[in-house]
Amino acid sequence: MSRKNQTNKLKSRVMEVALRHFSEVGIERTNVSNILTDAGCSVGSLYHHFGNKEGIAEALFIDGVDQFNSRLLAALLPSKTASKGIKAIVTFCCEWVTGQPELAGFLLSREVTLSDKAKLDLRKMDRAFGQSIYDWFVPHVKSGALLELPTSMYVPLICGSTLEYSRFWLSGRNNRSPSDVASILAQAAWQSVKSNL
Amino acid sequence: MSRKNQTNKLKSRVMEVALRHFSEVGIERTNVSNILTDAGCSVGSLYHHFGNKEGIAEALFIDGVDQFNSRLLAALLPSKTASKGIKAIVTFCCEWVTGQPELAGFLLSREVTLSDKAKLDLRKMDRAFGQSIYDWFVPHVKSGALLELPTSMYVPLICGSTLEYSRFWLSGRNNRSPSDVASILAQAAWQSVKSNL
DNA sequence: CCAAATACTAGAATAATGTTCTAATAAGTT
DNA sequence: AACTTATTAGAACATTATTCTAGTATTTGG
Repeated sequence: MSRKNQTNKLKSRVMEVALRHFSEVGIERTNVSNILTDAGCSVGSLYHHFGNKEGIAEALFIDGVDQFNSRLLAALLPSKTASKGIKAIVTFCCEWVTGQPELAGFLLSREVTLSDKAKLDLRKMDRAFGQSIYDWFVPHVKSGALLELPTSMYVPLICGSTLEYSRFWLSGRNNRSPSDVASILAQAAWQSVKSNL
Repeated sequence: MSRKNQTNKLKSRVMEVALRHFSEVGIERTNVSNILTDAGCSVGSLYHHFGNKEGIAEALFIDGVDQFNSRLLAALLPSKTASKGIKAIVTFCCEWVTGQPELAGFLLSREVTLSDKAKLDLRKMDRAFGQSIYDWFVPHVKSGALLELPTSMYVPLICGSTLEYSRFWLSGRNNRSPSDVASILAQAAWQSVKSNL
């Protein structure tokens, strides 16, 4: 096997193991040595590839956001009406959280403190993503189907309830998954941003 | 001054200093020694009073939740109509977050990992609080003014958008405070839980 | 194909820092 | 006043993330 493949396998093994630990006990309380033994990785390799413990979390975070963003777009963009689009967003979020609770919990926990470099990378990703989203929204706002609001409010209004419910479910205090209540959340989101003309 | 007063002053000085540090760099990255020097406290005293670093965070968290709960009730209970009540909740949240961003950010960050004892204390508080809230809601659901939903969904639907917007504002990526957009958030929350009969 | 540079692995040594421990002091109590 | 308890103090300790030095494999450029 080539060096590059070996390396990639090691890195993804480390990330996989780390995610499991992070989502169980949080970043602070997982020790590097456990990751090392579970992933069969040496101290030197880990610090060579990730810099430090936060570096692993950072990589996981960026990967997760990237995956989430692209899948969300795939769910949203085909929607032709405002109502269908909003509901597609909410439904997608519910299924994504329900389908990969570990990763979702990790992203929603906001435990990660990003380095400046990672912040830049993320900002770049977010800009591209935001632009695609924006392009989908504009016509529906112009047509009067959606309320005209400060740009920064669409995400909280559409996704806030779903994310809050997801956090609640992920914390284990409830056994009805986001998928189970997706239609309620989707309907509520739609009610809150649809125009009432 | 009495011993008891001295002690209370020390404890609240520690908590005040700790909150400042926690909200600046997070719990993990604030070192105990900084808290000690800034609060003028010895190692022994700190560990005597709080057990460990998480103990400080725990105390802050419980105090914060307690304060939030009681003030929210004071804002909600006088409201006579469903619409006014829902909007009172949202408006209160906005003002509370805007008025004490440090504490709000700390509570919303969910960084704190609670001990079993603290979990019990919180659960007890939450039950009493939840009961009061429940008593306010029931008549409005029965009268048909509010949607009938799974109990665990009211909080996410009513507060989710506001909390999500608050996190966004607290992260510094926006200068319009929750108070500034409270009326939009309140209206949206109302739309999402009002009955459409 | 050889040489030089680069990427990667390894684990012992180090440094940073949260926490424990023992002793001393002050306050409250009988 | 004697005794008990709560609190303070900071040196010693233990844990654990990270650095460092050295060695090995792979790629690249002449």
